[in-house]
Amino acid sequence: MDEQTSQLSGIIEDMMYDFGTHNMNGNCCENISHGEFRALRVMSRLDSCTMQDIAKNIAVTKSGATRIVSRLEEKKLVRRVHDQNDARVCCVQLSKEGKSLLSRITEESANKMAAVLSAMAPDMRQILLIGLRAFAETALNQTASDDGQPKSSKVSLRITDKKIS
Amino acid sequence: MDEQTSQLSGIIEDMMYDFGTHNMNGNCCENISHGEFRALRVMSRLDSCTMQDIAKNIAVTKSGATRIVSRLEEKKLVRRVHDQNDARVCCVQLSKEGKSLLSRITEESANKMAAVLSAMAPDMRQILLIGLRAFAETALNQTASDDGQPKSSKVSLRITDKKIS
DNA sequence: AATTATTAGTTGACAAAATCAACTAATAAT
DNA sequence: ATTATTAGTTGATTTTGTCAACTAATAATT
Repeated sequence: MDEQTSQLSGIIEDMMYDFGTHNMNGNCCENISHGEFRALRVMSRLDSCTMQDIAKNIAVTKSGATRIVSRLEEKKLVRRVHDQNDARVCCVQLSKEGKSLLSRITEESANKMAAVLSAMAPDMRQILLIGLRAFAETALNQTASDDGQPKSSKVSLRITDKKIS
Repeated sequence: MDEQTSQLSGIIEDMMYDFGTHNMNGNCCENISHGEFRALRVMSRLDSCTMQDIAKNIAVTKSGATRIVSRLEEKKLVRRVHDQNDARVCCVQLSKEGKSLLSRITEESANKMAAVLSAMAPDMRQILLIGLRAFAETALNQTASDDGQPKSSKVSLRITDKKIS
């Protein structure tokens, strides 16, 4: 890895730490647990989201996912919808309340980021935009050519209660 | 927020989701819990890290932090060191094993990112680097001018067991 | 200097969240 | 048709985190 690349990695990593929701500087209140929050975030990024998707993405067992979704459903933040094609699978969708809760929670870091961006010189912002678009596009091509994997995760891991291979 | 800025926000958010460790596509195994992982990450980013730092940054109570650190210490991943100046405070440091565990866990997404970067044209990478440096610098100035706040979090929140004001 | 208040961290008792193993129901394979 | 697999759920249990009360150290007040 050359110097340029490693500098870039470093900056990006810092940026993720400072603006990401991961470490949540105190957010995540409003009556949801950390696991529930992570599950909501997964749903907001997947067009269609099954129990297993949640389990995989937040690294809990599928029974864990069931329980998280049950709690979120009780709080009216999501709803279970049965899949048309396969009656076993259960699509979980954010409700209106769920969406607005999520945006309330992520609001602060989104604002912080917007503030930084608008403090930059427009030309520099344009440069950043060009660079990031190129990055995003390269990333997209790369995962696409990584053999038709669904979208992520070639990693085998404990998703299921009964270890998946 | 103008169009340019909102596009940038969108791209950055996607990037954080795809390359961040937050949602950990199945990582976080090797015998540590998700909370423990988050605590390790905080330590790796703070030069000096107290119990309260951990509590604040991962949004748990300070007793929660105590317990997480105790578990990590039993696993030999961190050690408690008493502060020289103030005997009450307890600095927590990553051990060698802790560092290597953490890098094992974050390895995959770091590699993924490095792969994308090296697949980009060098010129474009340079453009990205310039843009990101400008972004990082602006962010730094902004938080610096935000009044001499320690580094983050003006937000009041439940850090302590006995609600902090 | 002595007393009082505050702060950092810990602990016991308990609550919340996640796991494991066993289960149901639906689909796929033989 | 029968058997195997898959998606999700549930009961019993373990793990993780909270709350309130505590100790010990520092800071503030008189």
